[in-house]
Amino acid sequence: MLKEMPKTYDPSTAEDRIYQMWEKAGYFHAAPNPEKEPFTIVIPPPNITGQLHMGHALDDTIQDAIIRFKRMQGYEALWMPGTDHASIATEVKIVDAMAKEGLTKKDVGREEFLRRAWSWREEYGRRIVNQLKKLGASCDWERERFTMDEGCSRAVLKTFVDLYEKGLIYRGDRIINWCPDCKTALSDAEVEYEEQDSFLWHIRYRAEDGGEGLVVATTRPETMLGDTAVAVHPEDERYAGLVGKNVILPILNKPIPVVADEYVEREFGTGCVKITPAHDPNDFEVGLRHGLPVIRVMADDGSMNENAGKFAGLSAKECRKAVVEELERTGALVKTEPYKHNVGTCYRCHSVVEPLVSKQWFVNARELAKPAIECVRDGRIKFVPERFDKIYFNWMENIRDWCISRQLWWGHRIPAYYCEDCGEVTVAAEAPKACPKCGSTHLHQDEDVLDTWFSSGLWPFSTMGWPDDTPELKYFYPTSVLCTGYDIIFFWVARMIMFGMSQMGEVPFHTVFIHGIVRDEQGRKMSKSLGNGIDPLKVIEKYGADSLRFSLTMGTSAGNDMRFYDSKVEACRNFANKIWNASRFVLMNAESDIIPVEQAKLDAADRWILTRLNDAVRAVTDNLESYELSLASQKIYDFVWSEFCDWYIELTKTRLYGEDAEEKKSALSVLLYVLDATLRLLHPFMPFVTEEIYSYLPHTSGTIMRAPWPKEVPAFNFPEVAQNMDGMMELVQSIRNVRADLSVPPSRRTHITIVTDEAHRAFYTGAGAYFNKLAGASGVTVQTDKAGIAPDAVPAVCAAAQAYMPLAELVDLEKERARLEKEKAAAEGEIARAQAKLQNEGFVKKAPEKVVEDVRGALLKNQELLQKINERLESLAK
RNA sequence: GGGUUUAUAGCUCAGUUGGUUAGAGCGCUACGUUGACAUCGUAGAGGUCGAUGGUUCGAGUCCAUUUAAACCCACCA
Repeated sequence: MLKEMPKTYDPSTAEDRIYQMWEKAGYFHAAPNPEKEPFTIVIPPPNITGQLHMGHALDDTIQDAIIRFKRMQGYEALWMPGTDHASIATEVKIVDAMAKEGLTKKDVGREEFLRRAWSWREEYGRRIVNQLKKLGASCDWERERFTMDEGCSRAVLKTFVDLYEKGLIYRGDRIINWCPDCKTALSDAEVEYEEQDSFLWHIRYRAEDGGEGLVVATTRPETMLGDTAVAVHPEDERYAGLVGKNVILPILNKPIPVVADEYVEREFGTGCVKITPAHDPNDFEVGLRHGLPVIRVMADDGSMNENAGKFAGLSAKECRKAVVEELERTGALVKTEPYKHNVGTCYRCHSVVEPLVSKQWFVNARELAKPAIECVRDGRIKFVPERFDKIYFNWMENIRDWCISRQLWWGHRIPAYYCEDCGEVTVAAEAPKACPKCGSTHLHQDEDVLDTWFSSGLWPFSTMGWPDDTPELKYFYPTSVLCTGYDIIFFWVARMIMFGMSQMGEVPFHTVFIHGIVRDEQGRKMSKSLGNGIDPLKVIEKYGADSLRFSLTMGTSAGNDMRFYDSKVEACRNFANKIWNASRFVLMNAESDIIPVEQAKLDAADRWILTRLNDAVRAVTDNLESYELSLASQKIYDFVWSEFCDWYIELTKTRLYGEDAEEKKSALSVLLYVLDATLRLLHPFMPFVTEEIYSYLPHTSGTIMRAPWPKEVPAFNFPEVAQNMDGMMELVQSIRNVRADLSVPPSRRTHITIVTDEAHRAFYTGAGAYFNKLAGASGVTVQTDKAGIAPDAVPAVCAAAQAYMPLAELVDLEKERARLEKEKAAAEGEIARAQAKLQNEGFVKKAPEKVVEDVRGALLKNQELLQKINERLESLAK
């Protein structure tokens, strides 16, 4: 006697229990194994700043489905987990938390700050791991890593030193993006642009000789205090006379030169551009070309510095106001017009960033980009969907040097040491004891830390033990697929490829699977400020992790955004319930001893479902191999619901409830066989419920996680039987349709006479019981002519056969005629369509034979159907 | 300025290489407690696949133009 399954599946009690079982048994663990092919995924390490959100749920569901699939296929499948220290994001959080205690970074100092950061990491790092477990993520937790752990830190140091020694990392004064709020430099990728309403101020700069001079247009009048020139286009005749002369910078009353530079657009504004090399990237370039001085007028906190003269100490905003007022008073302000323009904002705190010149560390990205472009170009790395390679190329080919130093404390401290005596800079993995140049022992380390993406860029190999030469690195690297959202292609994917190529000389992964972002019901991005975020854990609590996972994979297309709907999760929950109950049905009947499917006496229905199962196995496998998770999940859903449950289970009932023990055993054996295979197909998507059901199956042992992936069985392909079954189902549906039209109550059963040709006679004779079960028949007679059928018997027609039922007294003549006319019109339409095609010479000549044959078949079928309908219409007319 | 995506049933979306009558979920209508499931079953209504033109024997699918929306990159001050 088997264990009895509860009537409904309760994910809330089962999931944690199952997950613990998996973890305890070590099923997630992977290790170098020469007997097997490796398959590797490294997780995009979640930030330790917060908690699991829908984006993670999607990302990690996809990865888990893939890794479970590959594991079952027999690969040594490693899903490498870990978390990201998220330098700036975490630091912002900790600073906020300290602010609530009334403390600042300065108050506590570096050491205490880092102590707090590490305890933050302990707490939130653990939290996010637990949340991943709730989702069912089959990560190899024994290998969990952290971007700031000892090994990853060594990888960072080595990479930094290597690149420095190759001249690919350098320190210099460059225009960078400065966040006055986070008080740190940012890379270009970390700046988000948003359109803002502002003004274009037109300001007159008089000529030094007292002439009219020229008028410049600017959106940032406060930066004029740092102007060191005005530029015009070299071929602009309007200002040709001024080039080489000086104009007077208002307010400061300082002469600055007019230079000619092609960067200026003659059509824009007045055709004159004020040049502020210290506070604008383009101006900086112009300044370099013309040897202009660089005057910074803004301090690191965004306030004006001593170079701003009387405006020193004001914030940029206050300064702007004051400058405009003064320009107005002195008559230098010519006009003010409303203007929309893009301003850069910090991707973490969304304050407006200030471009300014600062001494920072940079990576020569252009050089690193070359091999990184090449390996995508030649197909060593493939993007799925393919179109994302365009975005990648576009960015990589126009890449600018990457500012990697951050004026933060939480992160990898830059391994550069400065000699206080001779100024020598030493870059080394370990702090030098003395200056290699002058021997001084007065050295201090650079105060800054590295961009968080520097360490995550090393993730695919730092987690495998690099820079050590470990067995893991040899076996699992390059990894197989990297899965992430399109929003971090630049931040992360691009950097991993650059570092992989430069440090390993090898791609970090072969495939990049890109997905979209999860939006709310109205299609809005989920965000804290909108308060429209949906907590995956709440969804899991309500519907179970399987339902959430399935809802995130079904009905989506790779690379595109999706909306999150509660009702969709509910539908998936219903699906989990469906397969639960189907299993319950099978097991309720599994009392007798079970025979292997090879020994079963297969009837038509068995052969049909086995054929369909083969189709499903093939389709699902193909789809998963090519990362078409949506198609795979849809296929399983349809197979389970529409084929296995709606038809096959119903078809087995007559045998299960019948007297023939052999029939019963056979049906049960096929039921169990198909159920088992189906559960395995479903497992990557719904790991928990499949495991739970699997534990009830009589002929299985161990975990479904490690069960082999189903294979097609050639011996179970029965195409002719499947075709007959399809015809039978069509006829059953036609009968149900007629009965529904005539409002025949289900309790009213009728004798059905089936008329078919000689070829199908045996099949329908054998299928009689199906009509009793599925079509309200009380008995079935099969014949090849219409002998003995009452002239007013009601027919249900389909192409292969017709069924006649003595229900004449129920027929509403008008309704029946209308129904038949409609069917007639449909059949005629099909006939016309098919005939038109067959009369088209081009079609018959050029189309593949199979297509032409199919059309001929359809024509014949519809002609027969039409004939039957016409006969019936005629008999109605009498 | 450059690029990408989306437009298919009332709503949300699938539709892999062009090939019979374009699918699903939700919603809607009618019926139904048939010994797995009402988290269910049966039957049904509902679409000229954004528009125009083209390629082809054949186009939701390929090409061109176009309309609308979303996004990314660039940043002409």
